[in-house]
Amino acid sequence: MMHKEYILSKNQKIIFDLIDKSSEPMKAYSILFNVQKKGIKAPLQVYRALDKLVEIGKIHKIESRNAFIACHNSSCKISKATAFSICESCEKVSEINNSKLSKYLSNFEDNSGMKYSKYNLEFFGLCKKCKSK
Amino acid sequence: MMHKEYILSKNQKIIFDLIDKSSEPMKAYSILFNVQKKGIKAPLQVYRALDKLVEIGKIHKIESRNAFIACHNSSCKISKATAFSICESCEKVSEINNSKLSKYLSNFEDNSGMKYSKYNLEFFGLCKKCKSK
DNA sequence: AACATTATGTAATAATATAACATTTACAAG
DNA sequence: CTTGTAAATGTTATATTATTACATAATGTT
Repeated sequence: MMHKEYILSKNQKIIFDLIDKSSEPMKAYSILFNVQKKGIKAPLQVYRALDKLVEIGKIHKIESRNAFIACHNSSCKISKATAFSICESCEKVSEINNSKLSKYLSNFEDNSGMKYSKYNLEFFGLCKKCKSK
Repeated sequence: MMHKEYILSKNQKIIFDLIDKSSEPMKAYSILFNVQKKGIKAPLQVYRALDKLVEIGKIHKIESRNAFIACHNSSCKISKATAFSICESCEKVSEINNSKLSKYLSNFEDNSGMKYSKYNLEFFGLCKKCKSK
């Protein structure tokens, strides 16, 4: 095993568990509301935990939605290559786990002279359910 | 010519011109500050113009930065397929205009049953200048 | 002229995120 | 085991980003 399991602190664990159980992306202040009974009272406590969880790849931020989802992709311990599908009707978000895509993007080079170390891709459309309505 | 040129309204033009002249992505409140002498006094006036300009593809929003840049890609009259490179050191942002990449992503399909009509991709790394520092 | 659509003006407020500072906990090095 | 250091926490205040609600004006169409 290459990565030793990072041990979450108290707040990190509370917040990760909440996001992990959620069926949809969670927003920071909705998280805050949900963990107030557990003693997390201030936005900053939430944001600090979120920052750390993103950093270690346990969660991802959906940039276009300012929301967070748990990572269920065992191969992305570090979140340097992320891709998501987003339904513009029901707002369902899923992480895309496609090795061809991630290979293609991780190896992408253009003539700008930049070295890319990270990417984030968001696809938008209609999910199966919403399409058939 | 497929698209008739959309005629910008007064506020839209003021705000587009400002973004278009800027060498870096501009944030909404920085735009607001810069156009106050031209009579645009309220955030909402800025956001409305930004929304419209995004919708018609004259500008793009850099989601990870909450900032806006003018589109210099003649082939993306409508902003349904966008890709950017972002330097994490100097924050320089460029639109990537690579037909292979856009073809690859526009044709991307997975087994989720979703039909993707739009995507946004952000690459992160170090630009030429910052790399050599 | 009448109607619909788009754009504008203005005030208030909601939602998202960070700064600054004090304290506590975890844990490795001597 | 105690000293030093990094990471995490607690708390208050504030900064930044974005929208709601409502009134008016400009533009385009029939």
